[in-house]
Amino acid sequence: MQAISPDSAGMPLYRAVKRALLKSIELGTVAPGDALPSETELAAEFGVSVGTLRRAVDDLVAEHILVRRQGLGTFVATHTSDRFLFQFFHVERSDGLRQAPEVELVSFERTRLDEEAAAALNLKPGEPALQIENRLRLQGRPVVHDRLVIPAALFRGLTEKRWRDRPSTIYHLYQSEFAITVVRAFERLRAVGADRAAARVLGVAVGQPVLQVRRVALDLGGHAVEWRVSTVVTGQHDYVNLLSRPV
Amino acid sequence: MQAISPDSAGMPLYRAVKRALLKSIELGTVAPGDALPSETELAAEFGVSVGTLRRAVDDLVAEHILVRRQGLGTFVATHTSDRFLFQFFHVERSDGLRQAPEVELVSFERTRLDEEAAAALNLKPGEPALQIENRLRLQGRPVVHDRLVIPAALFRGLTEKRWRDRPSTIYHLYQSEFAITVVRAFERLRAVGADRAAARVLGVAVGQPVLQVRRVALDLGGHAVEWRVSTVVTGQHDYVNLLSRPV
DNA sequence: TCAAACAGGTCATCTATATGACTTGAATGA
DNA sequence: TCATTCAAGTCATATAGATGACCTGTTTGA
Repeated sequence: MQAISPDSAGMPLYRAVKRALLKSIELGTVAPGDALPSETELAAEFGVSVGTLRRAVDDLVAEHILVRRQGLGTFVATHTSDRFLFQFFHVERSDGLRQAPEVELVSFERTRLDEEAAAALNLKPGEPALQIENRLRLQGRPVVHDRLVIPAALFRGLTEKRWRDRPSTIYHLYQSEFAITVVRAFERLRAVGADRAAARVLGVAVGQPVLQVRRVALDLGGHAVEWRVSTVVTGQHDYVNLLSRPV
Repeated sequence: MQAISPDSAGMPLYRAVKRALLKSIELGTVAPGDALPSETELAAEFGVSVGTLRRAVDDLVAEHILVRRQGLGTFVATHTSDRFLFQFFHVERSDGLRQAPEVELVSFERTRLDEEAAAALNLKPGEPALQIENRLRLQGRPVVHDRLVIPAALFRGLTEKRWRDRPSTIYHLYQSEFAITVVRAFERLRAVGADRAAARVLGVAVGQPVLQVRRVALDLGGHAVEWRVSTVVTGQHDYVNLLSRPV
């Protein structure tokens, strides 16, 4: 476990502990799925009281980075559960039916970052990247077209086969195979007319109003690791959003 | 202050305390802007320790229902600050510039609930309601058209003049004049072609892709108090959304 | 063999207390 | 008069410890 960093002067102790925990997860000292040492042990390790440790852990649990299981322990969260899926997937049928999408790979190719993707990822245009297109079906109907751009440097050894053969979600693949845990994302939504590519993949007319979602996904350290442009057909489906803090 | 309700068996103490606090706010025992009694006093009043009281208050602060000011006290939140505005207003310029909109009233009329609004508000179609249309400008440019529907029963005595003369935001008016505090909202977004009304108000062509946001706003008790359909021109602006728990 | 009881470890909640930081308003002194 | 100091009240953070709920693996006993 990472020791409390010395440059935490003036910072509340629990924040320093939180940062140390985060660092340990980032560095892989504790891997996703692993249990942390017990609260008592951890508190002793950091030299703080259990209450202070809990305060730090509480924060990380609220951020979905740790998961508590009473009687069992505290674990580093994995991107397997539905809970995580729906943290990053906001499309559901207009009547409120929420289901996991069926994902089909449309294309997988090595490319270089264009201006837009580079800006989003804080990299230089022209850097090697992977561009992946997916079609997502809901209730059998094609609803979403995703175009993902990820820097090749972060995903060394990723092949189309490994991509196809992932057992779970995309973000779970990032996490389990490349030690990249997506914990946050920033989205900008706009209505546009369907372009030719999206229209073809989604089976709608060119120019038909569709929802365009541009997302930057961030890892534990706050680094941008994925740029994604989603096109959503909102005839029978909506993008849903809850405005509030969780209760 | 509301006493802890007796039907809180099995519930953690801090949740019961939280409910009691919420009830007090709902009933107006403490009004928005008011300071709560000090933590020590409150704890004594509820017969719990300060730690437990703090746990309850922490939750309500996270939900933006209470606001702490160190050295001053804990206050019932009001809908005045920018913080609240941007909890419920997600449109900003594409380059990231975030500003408060200038609001112009387009129409204010008494009407009756149609099917859709009635369903959203959990009321019967035909109930008396107010329908209000606003145009919102950002950087001088008309960007959003809002159509609000609110049940007349909840807003007795609301006139066009009182509406126009509000000093602050709409939700602040609800709160200060009608004791209705909006704390949550649920939105469904889709891309549509601009209809005639929106096109006229926003100065775009009929059929141009625009973002439609349908919102149900909920008060402290979780009752739907407003139905709103917003039309957003996303040429130079985006609807922004952060996917994560707060840090 | 197998189900039930048990023990030990974990998190969940709660209490009690202490110290520090921040804000306000009153007292002080030039 | 006016700026400064100071004290009191508030939340913010931290500690130490207690009890209960929950999960798991082991032991027990029929």
